[in-house]
Amino acid sequence: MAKETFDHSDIEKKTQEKWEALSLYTTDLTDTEKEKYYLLFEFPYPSGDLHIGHWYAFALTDIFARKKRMEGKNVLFPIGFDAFGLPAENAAIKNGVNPKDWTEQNMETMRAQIRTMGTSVDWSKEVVSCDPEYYKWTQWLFTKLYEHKLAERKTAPVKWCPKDQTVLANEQVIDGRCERCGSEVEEKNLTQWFLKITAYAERLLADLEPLPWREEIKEAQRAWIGESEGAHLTFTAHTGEADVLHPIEVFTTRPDTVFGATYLVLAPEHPSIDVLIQDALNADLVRAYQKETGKKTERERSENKAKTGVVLEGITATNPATKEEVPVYIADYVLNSYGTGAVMAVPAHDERDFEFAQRYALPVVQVIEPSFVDGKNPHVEGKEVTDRNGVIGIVRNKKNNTYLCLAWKHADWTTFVTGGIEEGEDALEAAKREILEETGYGGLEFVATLGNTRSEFFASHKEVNRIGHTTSFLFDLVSDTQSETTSEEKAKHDVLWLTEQEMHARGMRHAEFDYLWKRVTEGLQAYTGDGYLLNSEQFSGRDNREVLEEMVTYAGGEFVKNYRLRDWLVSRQRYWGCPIPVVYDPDGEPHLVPADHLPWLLPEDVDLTPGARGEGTSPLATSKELKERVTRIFGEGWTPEYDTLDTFVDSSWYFLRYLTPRDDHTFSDQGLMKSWLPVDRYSGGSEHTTMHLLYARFFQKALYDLALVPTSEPFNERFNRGIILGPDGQKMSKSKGNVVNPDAVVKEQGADAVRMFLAFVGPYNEPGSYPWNLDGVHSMRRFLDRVYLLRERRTEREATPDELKALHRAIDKIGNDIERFKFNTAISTLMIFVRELESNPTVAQEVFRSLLILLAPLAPHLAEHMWEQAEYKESVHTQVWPSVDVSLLEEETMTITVQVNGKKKGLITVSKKLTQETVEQEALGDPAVIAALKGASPSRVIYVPGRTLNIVIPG
RNA sequence: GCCCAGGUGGUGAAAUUGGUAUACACGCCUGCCUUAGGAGCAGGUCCCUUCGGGGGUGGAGGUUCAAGUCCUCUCCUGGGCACCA
Repeated sequence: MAKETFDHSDIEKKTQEKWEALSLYTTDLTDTEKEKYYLLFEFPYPSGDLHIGHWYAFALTDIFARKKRMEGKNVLFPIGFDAFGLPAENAAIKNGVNPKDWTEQNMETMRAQIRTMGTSVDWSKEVVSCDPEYYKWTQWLFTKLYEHKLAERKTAPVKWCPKDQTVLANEQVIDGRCERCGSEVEEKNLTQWFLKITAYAERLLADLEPLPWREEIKEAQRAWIGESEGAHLTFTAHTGEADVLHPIEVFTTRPDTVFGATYLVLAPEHPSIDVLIQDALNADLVRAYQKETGKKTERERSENKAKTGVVLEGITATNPATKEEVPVYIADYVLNSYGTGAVMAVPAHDERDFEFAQRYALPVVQVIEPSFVDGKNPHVEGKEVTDRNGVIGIVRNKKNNTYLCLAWKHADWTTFVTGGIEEGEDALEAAKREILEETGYGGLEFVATLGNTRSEFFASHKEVNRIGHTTSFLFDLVSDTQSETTSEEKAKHDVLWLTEQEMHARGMRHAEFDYLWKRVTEGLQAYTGDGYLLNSEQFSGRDNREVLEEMVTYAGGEFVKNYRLRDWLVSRQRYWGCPIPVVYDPDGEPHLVPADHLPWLLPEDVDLTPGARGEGTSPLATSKELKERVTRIFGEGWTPEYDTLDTFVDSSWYFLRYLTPRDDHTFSDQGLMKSWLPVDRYSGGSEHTTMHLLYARFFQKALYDLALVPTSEPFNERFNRGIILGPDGQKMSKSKGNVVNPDAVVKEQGADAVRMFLAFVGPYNEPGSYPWNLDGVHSMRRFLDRVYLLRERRTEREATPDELKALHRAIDKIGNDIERFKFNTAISTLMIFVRELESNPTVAQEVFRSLLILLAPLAPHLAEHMWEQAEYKESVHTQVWPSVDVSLLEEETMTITVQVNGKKKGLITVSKKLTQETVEQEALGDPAVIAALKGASPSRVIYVPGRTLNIVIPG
């Protein structure tokens, strides 16, 4: 027997027509009676096919839009098309179609498909970014940015995609490849248009703080902006015999280590090189190095692990702290585009500098003493503190991989050879002497200085707090000959040769053991942590974090903040984009196209075939009409700008245009922006976190400063949604053949079942990935069929207390869940509610009516259909979202978990009026509890009202 | 390497933020119905069990009367950044 069901196709058609006839979703932006709510999703690129991902993006935000509307908000829920972009152009080249026609046809298809979802988007506000009436204002905004020096033309090394034949913004390069087509990106020096997003780095960062966004989104933006605090210090270069002074500014985050700066490194592109090279004795080598590295991209340079460089012979620079002369190198491990393109190299405290110093045998001067606290003998409060210099001598026997150690007799200590430095002795001599005195070994070969360390401990035999400054050395044993040690020494300790395992087993007493051991086994390395200054004149001995300000002043520098963020390169050598509204005079100087000539139309007589133009040039260069237009308007000798704008410019302000999509006099109405901005909630994909979202924030701030928009942040809440995977759990792609066509499923199961399935897969407020599952759609359809059957039980009678309780519980949870984009749990609550209603033969009128209202955002078509069938008035979607009657949620009884020593032993259901005493009595009478107590009497009872009673018994 | 999220049944996932772990579904198992279907309905489904219970949220410790939730360490997975001085 076929189950009774509803004809979804018929219902969808009918209800969608009804909504259109009622203009249910055309928002009156001037309505000030109701509170506004601006709900935005990222406008789609018209790729031509609506895939299930579009459903996930639009149909689910629609759930929220409908509920907000029922709550009495004036909801703006617009849609548009991000219609400029490469695919149209590629399709044009491949199939010989016109990009405009291709795009328009795709939009037509998608509009029809989107309508099948039954979303409540407001089509009357539609914006299309490739439409001249839209891009007129993209151009106008560009001219405003230019007038305020936020758009500029400059020559810079830029990322070039050889396949797409265009430059890319930094953000569009992923792992050295084009984000769009995956080709290896090249580097070119081109003159291009940039928007000065870097001018807003600090504010983009600071204004992030109060935004109610998930921390991970903020963190990704912070990382992208990449602020680092440091200082500019000036090293003065001396050039050869002429002894001309040339200042070189460096950026460092560690000005505290300036005494350890033993050489200077410039990026190969650093402008000072041209000056310095005139006096360099090896100009040829330097030029050759510049040429060689110039051929490589930044990525290729970093792939080559070994650091290379060339010294500028005959040139030195004065370290502003030590006043000593240090050599100057050029090396490609220094990036010209970050900081000042020059660094002071502190090999002792920077890994990269250390590596370079090792390779070129440059001096390593330790200026930070790492500090260790002896956890077993920490400083004792109130005792005198004395400093003491000492040595540690580590002797390695390579033959059997053992190390010379002392086992102390007065305590359970094992150490390396250690001792003090005597008058007139240097540390190395002291180490050798101590080794000989304490162990009798004299046949040593010096291997390395392991550097200085500082340790804090309490010297119990002297009753003083010690700060030990220790210099450690590594030796190899070259002769087994052991001389006799004094009886005094023998009384103090035994001499042992220990393996690494043995040392670990005994536990070496040195607080700095791990630090030393790493250097014994792995070799010398840079120490990048904090500590106390060393070899730094009057600063020596002080905490490195405390000397920063004084040090910067001393070295004549200043504190600065530096950003990883680069200016936004917006020129694209592509056809299907917004023309940059600029022309060049006969001298090649750029001029804005005056406002009365906007929109500056994209020419149509272009040859898109890749061979038709020179490399690095836009297809617009093939247009005769464009050239003639420029000559006609501006005069002979004037030439057009051929590049178009990055499509991210189009999408940086589209949400402003939604307010007045057809207005020919302004990009957006000031009054409406005042009442409608910022966007209340913006839903989109996590891939836009560091691109679109950052660009749009920058645009908003720039326009805010120009008094063109009323808020400095465009979006209040931001939710990154997840993605729908193919049925195989893999990311959908044509090549894998796992792309789900929603049209067929919608036809078979209905739009409501599809959107409810998508809503059910997981929380919509976090970016997960969920596999498509047809069984899941079936199960939603089954549920909707059950809801449909409930109409037969609708009865004219008063609601029972049980019904009301079930209803209000559902209202409460569903409302809260939809509010937080947790549609999955909203649906499960609805399912539970429906099951409760099914358990009775009839459903009270009032409850049935409320059920349809709760169903409306989730299954808008069926809810509307059933609303009509029940002969209720108007539309279910214009009803008021029910409010919760909290008094109805309360139960007279409560179920309490009874625990014994925290373990659940049973549940008791008792009247809510009972006090702890009576609950306790009740619980103690429970057979399971009696058994668990085994006659013991409770030592303590914890009662969490309405939840838990925990009886604690001893033992 | 650094910085963020996460790790709960066979699967997607819940858990009112420290108080009954696995809600709601999918799948699977058993049965019913049958016009034999990619249909519907009913029941079962974390593991062990001597049927009294016992164990269980990646692993190891810890805090607490009580831990999926808090702390420490550790191992995986996903994402971001990466020669950024």
